[in-house]
Amino acid sequence: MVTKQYSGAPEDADLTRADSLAREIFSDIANKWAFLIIELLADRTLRFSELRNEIEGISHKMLTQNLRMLERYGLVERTVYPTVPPRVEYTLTAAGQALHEIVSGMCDWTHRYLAHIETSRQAFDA
Amino acid sequence: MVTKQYSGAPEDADLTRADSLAREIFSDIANKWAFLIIELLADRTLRFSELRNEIEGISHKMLTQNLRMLERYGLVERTVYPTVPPRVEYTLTAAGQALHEIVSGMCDWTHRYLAHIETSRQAFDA
DNA sequence: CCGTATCCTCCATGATACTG
DNA sequence: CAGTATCATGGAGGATACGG
Repeated sequence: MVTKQYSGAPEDADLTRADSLAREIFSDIANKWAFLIIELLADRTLRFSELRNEIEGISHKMLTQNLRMLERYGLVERTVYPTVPPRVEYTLTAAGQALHEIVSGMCDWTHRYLAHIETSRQAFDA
Repeated sequence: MVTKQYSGAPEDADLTRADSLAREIFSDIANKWAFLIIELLADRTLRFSELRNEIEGISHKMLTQNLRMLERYGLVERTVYPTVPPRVEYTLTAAGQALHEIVSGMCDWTHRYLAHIETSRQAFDA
């Protein structure tokens, strides 16, 4: 799917655009921070600072950047409460929840194959 | 799962290590090239140069690097045929095939929400 | 054909500071 | 508290060359 190359045939225009878009989406979302954010927001709505605290090792900048990207793609909804200090909450949209099914599957996969992977790595490194 | 922080309690040792490992695996594999490679190898065994040709935009170096990583994790099996010139084939292991189920689900997701995403992006950019 | 090593570039990312 | 902008840099990744 995502690897289709441009053929030049006019009737391919839509398919090619769709594939190019799919590839772009794929490239943006198949990223650890995005996955971690989605995994956390699946449980409950979280504030910016809560996300920041829960995701070990993420910088302010990366969190903002990924949240914007997810919001732009319509996977996350951002709500600003005009209080002082401001309160900003992030929650998953329906599309985001659907993606969470995938992410969740990947978490399961990771745990299921943890032992296999560890064994394999030790063998490889030897 | 992958976001658990170290609590310091001794009885958490294994869980903490498992989570740290899970997080590491997650970070390595949630990467566009790895996903694309797995998607392609799901169909059939491929040679290095075939992968190189099928994955638009990947460099020799990135392909090698990702194949090594996947091999190290036991997701891909590498077979060298000692001919001249050498022939090297890559195929998915059982663990790799299991992961492909996830990747495949993500491809489906992408196509299902393509329109939603495009609409959302246009709205956001305006 | 495939793999590794080297060099070099540049961009992603972190750190910092300022605003509302 | 949350967002944006700026600056500096390390390291990811590309290009290239050589070896098996």
